[in-house]
Amino acid sequence: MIDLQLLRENPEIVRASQRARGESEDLVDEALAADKARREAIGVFEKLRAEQNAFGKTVASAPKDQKAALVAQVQELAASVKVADQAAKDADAELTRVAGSIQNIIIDGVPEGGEDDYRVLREVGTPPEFDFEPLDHVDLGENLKLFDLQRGVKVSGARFYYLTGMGMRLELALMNLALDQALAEGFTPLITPTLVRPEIMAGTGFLGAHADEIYYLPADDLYLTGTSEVALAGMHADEILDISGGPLRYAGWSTCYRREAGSYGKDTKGILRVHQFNKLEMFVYTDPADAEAEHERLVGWQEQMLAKVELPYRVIDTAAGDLGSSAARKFDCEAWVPTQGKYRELTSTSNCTTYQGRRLSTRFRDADGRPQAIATLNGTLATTRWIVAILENHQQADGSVRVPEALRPYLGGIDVIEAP
RNA sequence: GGAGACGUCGCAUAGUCCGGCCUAGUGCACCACCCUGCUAAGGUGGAGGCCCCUUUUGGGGCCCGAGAGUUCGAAUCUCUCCGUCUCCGCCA
Repeated sequence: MIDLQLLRENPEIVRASQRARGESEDLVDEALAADKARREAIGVFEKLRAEQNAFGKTVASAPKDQKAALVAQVQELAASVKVADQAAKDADAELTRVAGSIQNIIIDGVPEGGEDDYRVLREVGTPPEFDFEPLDHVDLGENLKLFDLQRGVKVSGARFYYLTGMGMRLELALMNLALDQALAEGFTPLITPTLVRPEIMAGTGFLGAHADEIYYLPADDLYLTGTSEVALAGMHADEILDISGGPLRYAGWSTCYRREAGSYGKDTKGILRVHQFNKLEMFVYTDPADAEAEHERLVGWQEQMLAKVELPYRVIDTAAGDLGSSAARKFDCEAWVPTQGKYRELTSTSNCTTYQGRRLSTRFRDADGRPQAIATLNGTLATTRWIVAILENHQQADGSVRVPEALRPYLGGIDVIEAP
């Protein structure tokens, strides 16, 4: 939910944001009208209610024999209160619907446009040059018995897989490397629920345009989360947090489930795009004034991880049209994938400013002690997908894969992955 | 899965049977001030959240788990949902 005060006072800022995203500007005028209508409806209701309350006291203190007459007199008032109450509720629901469909206000400097209009902030490292024909991650993984794709399909269908042997250990090693880094930075580690209630899923902004991306269990009215961000954001719903001692930083580990609807034919091979994977996610609650600085810190931690696994990558500032509805700005770190000859997303970090805080009613007390919507940010620290880039970039002529030094302690000191 | 109990202003509780002096009382904790020669006791006052009107001051509405209903009027009665607890059963 955007800030309604901003909408009233500076609607042109909201319009500009919608325009940059390629979203409807008319929504802004609809929201303004709905806001006005709501306030008028509330005024009418409250005036009537005040009358009724006053009358109620008269009835209560009146002599018994006069009560019947008084009651008869106020019937009509009671009826109009009821009507006004309903009108106010309807107007409020309409405002929530319209204003709720306006996406977060983008931050100045975010490139306008769609998926291909990102800005490259920096490229780090050099793509490897091979004096042999490099294999793709599917061949490498199957040769080295790191995953079993056929049986994944047999048991669960397309885009499912077994991680086997060193593949399974590589994933745990990545997660633990990431976790140890997060712990060193003071994050609180968490394992989060992966099934959540509808209001939590809606509060995080995932039930909008991309609702068909989400697994839903009708028998229990629960959603399977595509990222621990959902449970981490919902964790403090309806709370006023004490961040006087600094931001609350969580590192949440969970399995993630995504339907990948509409991606038929895209990345069908291997484990690049799958229905189920693991992820260690950073999630921060902070003062909105500190959100942009925190966002830079999150990218910094992601880049540290990429450096530890020795991958060449670039950082992009995602264009407005490619942002989720909650994000005001998003940086992606994309690692080089040799056999594709391009960079592919390994991490993503979003600054959601106060958008989720307002939707989920998560607040903090400002310097004056008044509750204000808190800012939230999230960012990937490690996922299953990293295995793809690690295998391809560190493969050797004999078909083995060199293990980056930082990962070796998590793999019992092994420095090369070879066929078992 | 079966049976039952419960959900009140930070915490703990009263109020719910018999709807209206409940604009929810009390204790503890909290804040300010007073008194007090002192990490104590006592006194006075204050204090939450959401929203509407208002330049300030201030005025008003809503919040007793959530929602709906009955009623002139609901913390109190009815229904649905959510949650917690106890006992029984079943199960890794």
